[in-house]
Amino acid sequence: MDEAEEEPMRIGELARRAGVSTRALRYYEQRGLIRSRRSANGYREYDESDIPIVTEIRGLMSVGFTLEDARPFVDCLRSGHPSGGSCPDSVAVYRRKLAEIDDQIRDLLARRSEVAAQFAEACPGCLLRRRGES
Amino acid sequence: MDEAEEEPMRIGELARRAGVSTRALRYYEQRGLIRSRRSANGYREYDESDIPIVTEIRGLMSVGFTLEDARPFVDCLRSGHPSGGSCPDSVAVYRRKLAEIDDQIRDLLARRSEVAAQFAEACPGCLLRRRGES
DNA sequence: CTTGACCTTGTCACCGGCGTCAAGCTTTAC
DNA sequence: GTAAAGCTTGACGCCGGTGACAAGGTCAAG
Repeated sequence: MDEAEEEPMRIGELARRAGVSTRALRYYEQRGLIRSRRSANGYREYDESDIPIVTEIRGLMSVGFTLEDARPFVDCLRSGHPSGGSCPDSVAVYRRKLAEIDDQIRDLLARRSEVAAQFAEACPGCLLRRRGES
Repeated sequence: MDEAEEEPMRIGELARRAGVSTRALRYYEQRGLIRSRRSANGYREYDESDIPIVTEIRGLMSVGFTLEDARPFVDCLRSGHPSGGSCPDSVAVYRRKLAEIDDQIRDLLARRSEVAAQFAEACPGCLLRRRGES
């Protein structure tokens, strides 16, 4: 075996490697999503396994999940699963999020037609011949 | 003519009649959307014409407009138009809002499919047979 | 020793539309 | 007289996820 596993990763390196700010990492820790040991001088220390966790969080956030939504996924990863989304709690969140999104889409569609209706009423003719012209 | 137009409406009555809180009315005033005279004791005074203005604001907010969005409509009403939405600036806001909503819907649809894709990848089979059961 | 990069905690700011409490005035009703 | 209801301004809180700044400790290189 090569002996290359001793230098502990600190927050800056984790941030760089995971593509987030150090501020974000401290915030995630404060929210209980990630953990860290502390070295003698008080610096946070991480290991390689924290990278996929942070990556999972960001992947979820990029599609609109909140940090709370991400929590079960993190737990799932930490419990040894290769994928954060394969545990029951994560699946439940997926379903809930899909339902939420569907609700929001329905909301927007409803609002869209309300706005269009208000518009048409307030200004008859304004809404007509928009794209097609002629 | 009957002599019933002397008692000035104060904030509580306007709030009741327009169906909003007094807090909201003060906030709208602070944002410059509504105005008020002051009586000798410092109380705000309104007249009947303020009711449709507040109503317009609420109607717009109920379909997702911000207070800033509502401003041109208020100006339009105050300039004598029976409808707040018939002035050019209001029409522009209508169009912008419709475009915004369309963007948001597109966003949500895209996110929905991303979530579904992540879900399917993380947990193959989870997404299948949902409604139909059998 | 000094510089500079990196780390620490703590705090304010943001955005929108208020709710809510505080402390104090006026006016009305009893 | 006093209590209640209504009014005033001012200020904090909320929600989410940071960015940005302050004031300091740590450590390696020169």
